[in-house]
Formats: sequence, structure tokens, C-alpha cells
Amino acid sequence: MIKTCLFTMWVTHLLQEEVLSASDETETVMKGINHGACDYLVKPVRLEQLRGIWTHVVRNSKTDPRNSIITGNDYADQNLQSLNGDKNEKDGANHNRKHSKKKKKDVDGANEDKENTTTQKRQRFQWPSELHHKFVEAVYQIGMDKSAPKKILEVMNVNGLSRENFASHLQSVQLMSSQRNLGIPRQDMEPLGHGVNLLKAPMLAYCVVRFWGQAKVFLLKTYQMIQSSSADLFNQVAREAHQFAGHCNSINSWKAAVSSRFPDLSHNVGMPKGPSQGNIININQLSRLAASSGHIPNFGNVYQNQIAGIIGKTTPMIGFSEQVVPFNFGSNTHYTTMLIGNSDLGSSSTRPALPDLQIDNSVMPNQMLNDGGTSGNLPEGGTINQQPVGDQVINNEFLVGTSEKQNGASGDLDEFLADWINEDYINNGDAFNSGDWDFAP
DNA sequence: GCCTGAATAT
DNA sequence: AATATTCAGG
Repeated sequence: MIKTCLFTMWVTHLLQEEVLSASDETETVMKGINHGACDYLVKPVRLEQLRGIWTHVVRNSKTDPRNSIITGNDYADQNLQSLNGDKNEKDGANHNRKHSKKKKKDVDGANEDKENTTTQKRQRFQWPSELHHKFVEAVYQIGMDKSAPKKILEVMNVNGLSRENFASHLQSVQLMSSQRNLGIPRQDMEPLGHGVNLLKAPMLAYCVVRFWGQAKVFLLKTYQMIQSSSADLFNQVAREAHQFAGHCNSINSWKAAVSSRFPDLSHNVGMPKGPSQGNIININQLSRLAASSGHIPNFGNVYQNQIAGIIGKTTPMIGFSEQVVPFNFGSNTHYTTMLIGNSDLGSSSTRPALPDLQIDNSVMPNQMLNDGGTSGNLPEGGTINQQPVGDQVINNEFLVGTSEKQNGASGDLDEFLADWINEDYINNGDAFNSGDWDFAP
């Protein structure tokens, strides 16, 4: 049975890769080799030559996955099987040619290679994407710092691959990521440069700003940044983000504003996280798309200009800027339902206490209190606590009733949030594509 | 003696 | 470019 297999294989080898020819000329030999032949036998073929090939085939077949039984998770075998079939033939030919040099030696001295079975090169293994995915997951699971070949091997629990396979793959992945300033590639992650990645799934935070008799709710898309390398830079960014979070805290009204539709998005808003989760911090989004490419989120034509106006004036922060969407639901009931724990907001028609906005030159308050560029720049580094600076903002039509129009119909917050939060995906990730992030020191 | 990762080879 | 192998050092 096994012999039959081997024989078949040998025949295959012979038919596919050996060239039999009566011609001895170098040119013909080269031609044959160049077309993928792994050896060149001159007729009449002598028995020893065939025997040489045969022994080679037998020896190879012990490691050749083409002879293996494929088990459920035996990726090595599966992989190499598929390797045979498809476009990797070229590589295969190469590979065989390499072997052919040895094989030629073998033919000459078939005895001597029987001893050398330990020196056998293992079959070239190509990582199928599925397995690579598993690999990446394992690395994340273990933690990027702690992931070592052996550990990955254990976690992945895959038959037929050696530690070297994992070491090698880990190495190439690491090399790749260092060259491209990427972490281990993740589809939901966007490189920001210098080893900092942006987790593309947005979260929401909101900021409530109270002015004379009114409260404004600013929605803020929040993204996670994940460090893959470049610790210094990351720390720097984290520090600044932390400072920014300090600003937010000083007005004490940034919250995770998560609609019932996104219950799992309510964590991680606004603050740096410890390294235990792989160095994740959160950043705030992002108007650079408007500034750099003119692209702004598709909120609907009615508001695009105004939004662009505001966004365009945004001052960059931490090398990127944020996109705060002023959001007024038009009636108190709307936003009070949203603002859990802030039931007093907007309840008074008389002038309430002014918001205690401690404002530096942070982009956020500029954006929030700016009416879109026609007037009213904030006092430099000012603490706003006396004047109704926000009047223009408050009375800006743009800020009023946007929820209904933005999503076209319902005025349902969930709908709006759904649209907004999914925008990056709807827009095919365009929001992150222009690549002008600049984290350079 | 094992494991790792850098260097090197293929 | 991707994978394998080697090797010095922990």
C-alpha cells in the first residue's frame, strides 16, 4: 500500500521533474533545468541512476507532507498539500532544483546520503492565512512581550509545526511590523506611524457644556490607540492624552455616552490604560480628515458646511485633532434621557450657574465654543467663567435639532449613534486613510 | 541543556 | 519576501 503510494510519487517525480533525453548537450540540459526539471538523465538511463532517485524519493517521503494523512488541525500538511496545487508551483520547482543539486550528488554516491538523514532540510512551510490569523491571535492572547515561539506553539496547539516554524514566523512578523511601523497586523487596526496603532472601532463619549439656560451635548468619537513599539513616543502621547483627559475632567462632564445599542462600548473612554492590556490608550477623534483632505463625515448636506467650518478651525492636539460634534437634541427631554446622572441639566429657563470651564488652549473648548469661524475666538488660555461666550454657539442653527436631520428621519439617538459610530466602516475606513499622522518627535 | 532572538542562508 | 537554519548568549 505504502509502496504503491511511493511508487506513484516516484513516477510523478519522474514524469514531472526529470527530463529524459538522448541529447547530452549543455544547452539542452540547461533548458530542461530552467523549465523546472530537477535532474537530467541521459539515455539510456542506468539502473543506478533510478535507484538513486528512488532512494531519494523514499527518504524524502518520510518528511514529505504529500504522503501524510491530514488531521483536523494539521496545518502543516494541509498547507503543503495546497501548496502543491496552486501557484506555488514555481517555488516548488525552485525548491526541487535546490534539492536536485544534492540529488545529483546522491545519484553519484547513493550510499553516503543514507547517513545524513538528520541534516535533512525541512519542507518549506507557507503560512496559510487562517493559521497566520490563529498565530496573531495567540500572540495577542499571550501578550506581545511574552510571546515566545514555544509558548505560541503551545497555545496554538497545532500539529506538525516545530518551534522553529514559530520562531521563524514570529521573526518575520516582527520584522515586518518594525519595517512598516505596524503592530502585528490587525484588520481593525490602523497604523498611525511610529509603532502606534489606532483601533478603528469607535466608542462614544460626550461632553456636556452648560451655558446660559442651555446645555449642549458634544459627542465625541473616541478611539483606542495601541502601542506596538516605540515606547517613548507612546508614552509621550499617553502623557498628553492624559493631560487632555485632565481638561475634560476639569469640566467634569466627559462621559461615556453609549446608546443602548452599544452596551459594550461604555468602557475605556478617555483615560490611559495600563500596560497590562497591551498599552492601550484612548484618543479622541479626529478632524484631520476634514483639514487634510476635505473629507468630512457624511452627516448630510445641510450641515456639512458648518461642520467643515468648525472642523477646519480645529487646532491639532497631540498631533491629531478631535472631531467633536455639537449635538443639541432640541428639547430637554431628549438629552436628559441621554445624560444619565445629569438630571439637572437644562432644567432651568433662568440663567444657571455658568459652566466652570477650565480652558487652556486645548482644541476641545475652542471647537466647542467656536461658532464656526465667523467670530468669537476664545481668550488665550482663558478660563471661561463670566461671560456668555456661548451665545453664538447656543443660537447657532447648526447646533439645533441636528439629531433628526442627521440621520434623515427618526431623531432616534440610537439611530444617529449607529450611523455615526459606523461611519468609518460605511466610508470604508476612509477616515483613517490619508495617512498624515505625524507622531514624529 | 534548553530557549531565545539575531544573523545569516536559501 | 518569506521561511529555514545557525549560532551566540541568557
